[in-house]
Amino acid sequence: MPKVGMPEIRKPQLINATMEAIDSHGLQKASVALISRYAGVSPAIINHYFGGKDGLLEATMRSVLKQLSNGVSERLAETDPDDVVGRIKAIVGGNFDPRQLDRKVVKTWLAFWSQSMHDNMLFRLQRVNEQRLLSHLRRELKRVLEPERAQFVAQGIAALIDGIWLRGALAPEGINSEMAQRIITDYLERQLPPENLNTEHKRRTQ
Amino acid sequence: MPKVGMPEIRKPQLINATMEAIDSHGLQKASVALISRYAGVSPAIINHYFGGKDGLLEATMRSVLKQLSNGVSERLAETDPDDVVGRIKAIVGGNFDPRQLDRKVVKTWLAFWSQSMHDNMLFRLQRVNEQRLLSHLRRELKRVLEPERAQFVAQGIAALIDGIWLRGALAPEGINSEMAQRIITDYLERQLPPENLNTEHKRRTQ
Amino acid sequence: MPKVGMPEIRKPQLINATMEAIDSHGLQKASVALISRYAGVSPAIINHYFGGKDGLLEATMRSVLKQLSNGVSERLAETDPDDVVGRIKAIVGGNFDPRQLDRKVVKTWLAFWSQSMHDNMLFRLQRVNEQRLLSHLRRELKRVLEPERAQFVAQGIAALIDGIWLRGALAPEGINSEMAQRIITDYLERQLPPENLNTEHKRRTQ
Amino acid sequence: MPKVGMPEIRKPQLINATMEAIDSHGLQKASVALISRYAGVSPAIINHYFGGKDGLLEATMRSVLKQLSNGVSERLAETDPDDVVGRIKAIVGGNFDPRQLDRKVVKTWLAFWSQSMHDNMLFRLQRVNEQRLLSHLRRELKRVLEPERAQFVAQGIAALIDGIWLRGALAPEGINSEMAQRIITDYLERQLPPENLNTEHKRRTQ
DNA sequence: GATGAATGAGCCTTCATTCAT
DNA sequence: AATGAATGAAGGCTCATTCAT
Repeated sequence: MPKVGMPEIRKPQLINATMEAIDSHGLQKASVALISRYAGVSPAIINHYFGGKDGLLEATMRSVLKQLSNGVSERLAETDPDDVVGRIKAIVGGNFDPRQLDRKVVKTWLAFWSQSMHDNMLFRLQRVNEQRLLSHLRRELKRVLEPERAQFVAQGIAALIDGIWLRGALAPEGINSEMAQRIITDYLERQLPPENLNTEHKRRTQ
Repeated sequence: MPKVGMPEIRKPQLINATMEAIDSHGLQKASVALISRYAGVSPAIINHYFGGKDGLLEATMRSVLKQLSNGVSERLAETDPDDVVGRIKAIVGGNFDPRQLDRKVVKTWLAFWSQSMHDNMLFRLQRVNEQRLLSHLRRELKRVLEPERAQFVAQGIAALIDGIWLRGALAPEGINSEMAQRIITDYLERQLPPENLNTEHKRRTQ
Repeated sequence: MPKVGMPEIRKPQLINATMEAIDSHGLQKASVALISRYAGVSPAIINHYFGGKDGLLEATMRSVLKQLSNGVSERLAETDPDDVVGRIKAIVGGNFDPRQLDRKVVKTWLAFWSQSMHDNMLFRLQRVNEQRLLSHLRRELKRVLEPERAQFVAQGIAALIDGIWLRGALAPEGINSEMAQRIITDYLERQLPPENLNTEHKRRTQ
Repeated sequence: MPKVGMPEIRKPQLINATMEAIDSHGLQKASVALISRYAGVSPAIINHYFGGKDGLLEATMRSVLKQLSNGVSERLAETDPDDVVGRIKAIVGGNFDPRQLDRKVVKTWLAFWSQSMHDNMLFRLQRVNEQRLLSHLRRELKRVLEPERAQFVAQGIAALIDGIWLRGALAPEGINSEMAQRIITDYLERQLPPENLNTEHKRRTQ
């Protein structure tokens, strides 16, 4: 283990402060002054560690997206490679892992999505994640559906995931993780051939 | 006597300029200077007609949401009150009317959605429209499904609509209206009892 | 009598609106928009009748100062030319005529005094009135005091008048006219030779 | 470590620049741009040190009033507690200390007085000082006059002080400190019982 | 490593004024 | 005579960033 320097302390601290600032004031008002106040440090330090505000925002977005995709990867790793339904549920579950649904993250995610329409760097990050979700879904679905149909259903699931996130970002009560997964699981089960639904998941709506 | 009837000319002109500015530069950079440049008028005129930037943004959001809900209302008015499937398709179709899917509107819609998390006025407008969509869907679905199930399916459809809009806002190719409606129709048909699917809409979704 | 045109109606109307605006918002915030709102007319009309804001302010100041000096002139005209004490009291009384002490006028007077330090036109108007007060006082006092002493006492009385006005402009209860005159009369009586105090004014403090 | 001790340099520097700007252009035209130009710094720095223009104006007014009341306090401290006449002269003298009568301060004082009619913060500051002057005078006068009479004379002296300041603000030659004190001392001596006028101050007023 | 000082650019708004009607 | 439309200039303020310490 190398000695941990300040960067390893300051960077997560500032990224977290950024999400808190976005959560409570919105991306537009999340000035370096505000963020640094949340972090309890001087504004100048943001330039020191991230080269500027853009660098901090990019790092924050990477962090949010990474956290999300990690949730998926971890669950996929724990799932039988041949259990198609299980793997799709893992993907969905990863996106609705309660640990990642706190308001701070959801709001930051939407703020960046909106922002990424006009910022190339953010756009690329967003695109990669979005496409990865689609490709993960498609890969699994292709094992039980025709390619065209797999693409179709993957789009449906991706839209459901993002739509529920989107609506949850606005709703005062946030995202209802359990309901989200029930909606998507229900969708999935109605799309798959009956022979793929025989294993442990028989409680359609719990 | 002064020039008369200018408000009816200037207001839509400025609202349109706002959407263009948001489309090409994003809400954050849509300053009154930029917007007025798009409209070909002086910045001060925004105050004259809207009392300030906030007034213009609110009017723009109202315009976007109104346009969307009008698309639904118009189609509902043309649909047989007893044709449940037809009415739901009308609701969905209204949300994906090609006239309303040009990039400008979609980007503005998302920008405002994101913004509304921290602006009470925008939040209220957003909430009203969002709830109206849900309530329209639920009302129709209740005629063929149990109440609880109707609510469940309504949430699914609403999430699909918003999710597709959201993903379309980011996608360079925009929203594919036909595909959007196919996905949602397909979802709907798999949720409804078979006896409600007998009319003219047979297997539009292949 | 000539036919009375609009100018004779509009000008006093706007001057009065100016004083109301200054009274309730201060000279700094008394924009043409605010003043015209008080007058119930369009802002453009100020240019029409006064050639601009400066013209209106100048006319307003003239009006205030004229009103004050008229109060003095009227009372002097009604006073025995040989009653020195009576004439000085007339001068003082003119400055504290209750009709001229309403908040609106007092505030406007002070606002203009302050402003006149940096506006040549206002400065000249102010100076003329101020010197006229001094010269009126001096003329009367010279009849009973040595010239140097007369000048000295005139300065004292003028300072008392302006000082009481000044303090009254700030005091929520405004100027106490009766108290003001008592203070100045008292001052005067202690300055004059005893043989001039024999007439009707024996109630020193009432 | 950043540069240290700048506030102690910048704050008086900016307050002084404010008075210079008011002196030469008037309060209305004393914009932050103008003030900062006088101070030789950037306009933004006013926010840095005073939180905004209002903060700077308030600090400037505090400075002016403090300076005035300090002049009184210092002189009172040097005066025999039992020498009533001496103490009142100290109060008057403090208000006409030549160091505090330069045009800059006098104009600023009047500008703020006028402004305080419509600014609560300034109003409160003004009121405190004004009442303190009155209360200082009353306290001393009560030792040689009946309470009612003391209040009466205190008002007279306060009016003389403020009236002379007011007239001096407009006069090109400024305030004549010596004449001011002569006028007020003369007033005082004519108000006090003869037995209080026996000490060292005999006929200073000619 | 970290900070407060300092700034130039830009933003929203207000304002006095001009003009066509 | 009177108005609303329209504007250029200016004002106060925020902000991301640089810099000396």
